[in-house]
Amino acid sequence: MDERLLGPPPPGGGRGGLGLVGGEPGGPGEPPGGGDPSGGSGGVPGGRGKQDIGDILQQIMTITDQSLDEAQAKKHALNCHRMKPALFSVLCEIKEKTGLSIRSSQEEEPVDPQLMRLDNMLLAEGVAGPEKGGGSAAAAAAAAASGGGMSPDNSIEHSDYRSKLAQIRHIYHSELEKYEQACNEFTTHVMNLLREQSRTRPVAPKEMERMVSIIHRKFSAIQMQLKQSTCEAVMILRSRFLDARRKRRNFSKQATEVLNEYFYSHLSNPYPSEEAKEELAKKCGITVSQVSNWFGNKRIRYKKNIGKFQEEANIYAVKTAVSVTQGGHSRTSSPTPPSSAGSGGSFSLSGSGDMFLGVPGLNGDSYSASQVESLRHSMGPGGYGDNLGGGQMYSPRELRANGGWQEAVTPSSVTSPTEEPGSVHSDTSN
DNA sequence: ACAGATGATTACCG
DNA sequence: CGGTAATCATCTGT
Repeated sequence: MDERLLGPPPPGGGRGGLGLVGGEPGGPGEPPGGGDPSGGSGGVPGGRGKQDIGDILQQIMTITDQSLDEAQAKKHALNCHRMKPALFSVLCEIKEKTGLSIRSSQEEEPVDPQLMRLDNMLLAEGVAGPEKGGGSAAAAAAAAASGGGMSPDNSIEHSDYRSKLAQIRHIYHSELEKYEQACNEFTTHVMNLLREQSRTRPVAPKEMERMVSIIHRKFSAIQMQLKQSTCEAVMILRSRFLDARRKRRNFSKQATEVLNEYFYSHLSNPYPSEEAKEELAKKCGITVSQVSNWFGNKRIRYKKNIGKFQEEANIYAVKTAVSVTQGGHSRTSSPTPPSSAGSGGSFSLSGSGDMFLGVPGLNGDSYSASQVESLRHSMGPGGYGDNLGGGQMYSPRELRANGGWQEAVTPSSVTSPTEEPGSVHSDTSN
């Protein structure tokens, strides 16, 4: 980067002077001219040639010093010449005229749209802009965007993200400052040179302006590169830290508890309404879409292997039962009882009719029948559960043999945990 | 290290 | 658009 920046100037300005002085000797690269008295038949110069070059160099050294002094003297003489002001003004006039065409051909920069994009993005990411405020605001926004979680895990993760972002910020700002400083230094250097030269040749103020703007444009091109790579770094950081899939965190125990409670207490229709989802999300400190994901996964996995979830089902059955009987109508687990649990559809499951037949002994569990009853959803006409014996604690009767939690059995009978235990309707009566 | 659990994503469907 | 099913990527317990 720096090389590109500093590349052009030296050849033009720095070396230019030397080039004029030492430039001629550059010719000697080709001795054939008149440089080599021994000339010879164009054979290899050999050792003697080298010596000549040494001599010439030595001469040049002395000549250089001399010519510099001479030039200085000549310059002084020129400046003091009585015709100088008049000639100078004429030159200035000519320059002014030719300068017009130069200026007119100079295009006006239209503010690069890409640069604007980069600037905006850096601002949005909190890399550019106000010192600390922007950074933390962006981090907070990122936190909110990535799930709105306020759990400690998230804050740890985001502090990590923030520190990395701050690192990028720091690098960006220090580089930017360096560039600005270099730009200023270079500009003043060039201005000084021009001012110096303006004593011997006409240098219009416009010309100087143009020079400055050229320099600034060169430097801003480099700044753009810096901005671009900073943007890239931020994007990489973001994708690494905020990509939920990469950095998946399990929900807190309490959160899964709440979700499971809802799921098993609405097993006949485990499709929480939008409001229910919102409430669950709030309770669990996760987003609504995370709640949706959870229920989607849960339904699928429950359906796939009911046996595996039997125990869990029983545990939550008891939990909700206890909360119902003890806490009365605390509504701990049913944010929106009527809409989701009360009516209609049942969770149906393909080929599940006999799945729970294989579920190993739940009979030994010490649940009270009444508790379970309060959680029990009404049985379909078939009444599998009864056939299996009273010991079956939490059989997935809601799931129909044909599959799916679908329209089933008894619309009105699906019990919500808030419902009174006794309120189970006798819908089993065909 | 490994297998299983789990949250997220994706394609597809009604 | 919300649901299902399959799959991915990571976490977690052993």
